[in-house]
Amino acid sequence: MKTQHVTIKNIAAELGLSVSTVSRALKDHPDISQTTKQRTQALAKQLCYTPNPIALSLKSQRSYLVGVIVPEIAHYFFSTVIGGIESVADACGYSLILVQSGEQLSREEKVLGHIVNLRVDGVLASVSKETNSYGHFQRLLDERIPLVFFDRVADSLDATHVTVDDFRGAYDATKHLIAQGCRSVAHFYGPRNRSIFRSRHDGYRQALEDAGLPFRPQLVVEADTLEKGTAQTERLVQQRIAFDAIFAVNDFTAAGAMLALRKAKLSVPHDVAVVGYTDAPTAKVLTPSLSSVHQSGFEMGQQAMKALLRQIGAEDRLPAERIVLPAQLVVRESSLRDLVTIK
Amino acid sequence: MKTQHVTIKNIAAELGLSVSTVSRALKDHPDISQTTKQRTQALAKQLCYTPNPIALSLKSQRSYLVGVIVPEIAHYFFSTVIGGIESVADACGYSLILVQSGEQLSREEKVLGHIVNLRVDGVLASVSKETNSYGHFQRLLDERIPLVFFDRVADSLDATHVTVDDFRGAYDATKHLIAQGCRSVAHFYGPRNRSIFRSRHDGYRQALEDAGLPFRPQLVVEADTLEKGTAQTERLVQQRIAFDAIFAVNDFTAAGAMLALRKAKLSVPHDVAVVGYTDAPTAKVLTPSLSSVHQSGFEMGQQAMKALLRQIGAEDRLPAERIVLPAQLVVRESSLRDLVTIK
DNA sequence: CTGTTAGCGCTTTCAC
DNA sequence: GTGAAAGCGCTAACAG
Repeated sequence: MKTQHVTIKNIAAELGLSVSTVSRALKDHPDISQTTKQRTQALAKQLCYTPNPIALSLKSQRSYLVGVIVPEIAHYFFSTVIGGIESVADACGYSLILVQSGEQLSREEKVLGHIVNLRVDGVLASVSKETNSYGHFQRLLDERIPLVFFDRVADSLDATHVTVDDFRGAYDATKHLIAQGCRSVAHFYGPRNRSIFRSRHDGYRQALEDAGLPFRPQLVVEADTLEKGTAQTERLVQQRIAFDAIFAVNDFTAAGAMLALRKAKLSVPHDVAVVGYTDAPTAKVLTPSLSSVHQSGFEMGQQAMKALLRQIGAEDRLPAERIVLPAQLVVRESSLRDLVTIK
Repeated sequence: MKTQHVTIKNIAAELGLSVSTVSRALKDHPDISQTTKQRTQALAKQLCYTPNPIALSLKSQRSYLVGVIVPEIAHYFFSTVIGGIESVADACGYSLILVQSGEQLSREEKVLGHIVNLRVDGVLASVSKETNSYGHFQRLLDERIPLVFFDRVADSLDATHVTVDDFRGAYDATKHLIAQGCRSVAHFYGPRNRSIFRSRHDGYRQALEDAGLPFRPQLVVEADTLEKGTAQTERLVQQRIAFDAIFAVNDFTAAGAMLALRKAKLSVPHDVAVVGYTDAPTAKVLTPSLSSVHQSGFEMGQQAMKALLRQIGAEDRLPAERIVLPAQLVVRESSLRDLVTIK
């Protein structure tokens, strides 16, 4: 089915004017007489005329489209970031083309190529867990296509990054667990090729060090999903590796760990205190409710889109920015041993 | 910053050919000589030429863009639907323009106008809770812009709808609760102006009737968020309205109810059995784990996009379709009183 | 004050 | 087998 939209030409014909006169009348050009303007604008409104953005794009060499690439939309954090991006895009006349990499490098390369071919004015990207080569992103830099990374950034690239202060978030979480009396804090981490996960690991380690606690490699395990959180916790328990706290890279990993702890008849927070990361809505409804490091996805999205607009608007290539947002530990039942203070 | 893409003109100049010859050579037109084709295609590949979709759109009067409007991206169910939409869109050369209504009619009208102005080839929509007038959607129908609703449909419009069998899902959930021995099943429902919520209500009521149980209006309460789930449960308890089960319109409402039940020292499922709707990942990690009616968002997205493509491809307006996907009750601990069977 | 013309990138008759 | 020209919708330099 093809839809017939009203064009400037229709209006010109109707009014016995030339298209250029109509074009100018519609944008209040000073040359045009009041009467012509009024007649034109009235008819345009009556016919519900809206300029064809495709024609505009061809002319202006700008699509007013930005490509957004995320690992998975169905992650609470990413969807809040998209909300933030949309809020400023919308306010500035931009629309979002959304694609997912599905955490796969091959798909990431493919969809990135796709949105570039679409002639988006810029790209906002959060990298897949798997990604370890950056040629596909470097190409955008080479072609001077504005590019901003958020959350999962491409560490090695000279591009603008927006992240939360992962080191600090992890540091605070670990310090809090130690303050609750925990002496053997385990860390469940994500792929090391993502700097956000490395930063969280570093923050964890620094907090141990500052507290004079030993770093025990066997307490640092790879687990970044619900299932892995469960499996690794079961393994630690079975292997009788002593631990009295878990700091997990995300909330679902923490939730998975809590499932295993319950099965093993270990009480949270008394036997094992748990802190997650992200502060998804799920954190509030777990039993016990889950302490977590809150990240404002919405603000991250806004900052990323604003940074992108700066680049789009600039004449020349701007120096890369590093925007770091604060992380905020939210303490709930899962890590609070002094239960008296819980409402 | 403006990016310079390679055009057909660049290639023509380089090769000393006309643009029309290059155009034909690139698409293997039979008129063109083998040598010309090879030279052209080789250079195109070398220069990483890709046709400008904006020029193509202007010419073909097709944008290969579809607008997707959802109430909130940050809802697990909607994000899985988007995944399904993307999978078929991608396979068919379409890209998604994503917008959110934020559950507000005014914003829905605005963003819908926006994507229509963008000249999308079609629109996929899930309506806000607030929406009670449909003029903005009717306009698309009038202008013969392909339109498919999913999940939250516009009941009164003669448009294609994709839904899950909400009546059946609710019926099965309620029947299951009754089979577990519950005699006073409460229902927490969403806005009645959405047919999906009405269908769930009707399924609930039918199951009561079929079991010979009375319908008690005071057990049917409006609650469709975590907070309302908590508040309404507290109210029922305080007002000493007896109930031994809750069937909630979504998982977070169920989770909110469970929070209140725990505070009131009521055990789930023994004092009150609970079933949710959607089967979000959160259902699995609650304590007790939450029984829920599973809906396949991914498949819904695929079906909706396929239906839209049928409309886009059709010469004339197609009759409205009503596509209904099955709902599947997933029983977990929150509603299973015979705990022996739980692993 | 308004019209003519050219051009954004591409396809597609129509000529030669 | 290849090129010239027109046109998709719109803007803007250039004429009157």
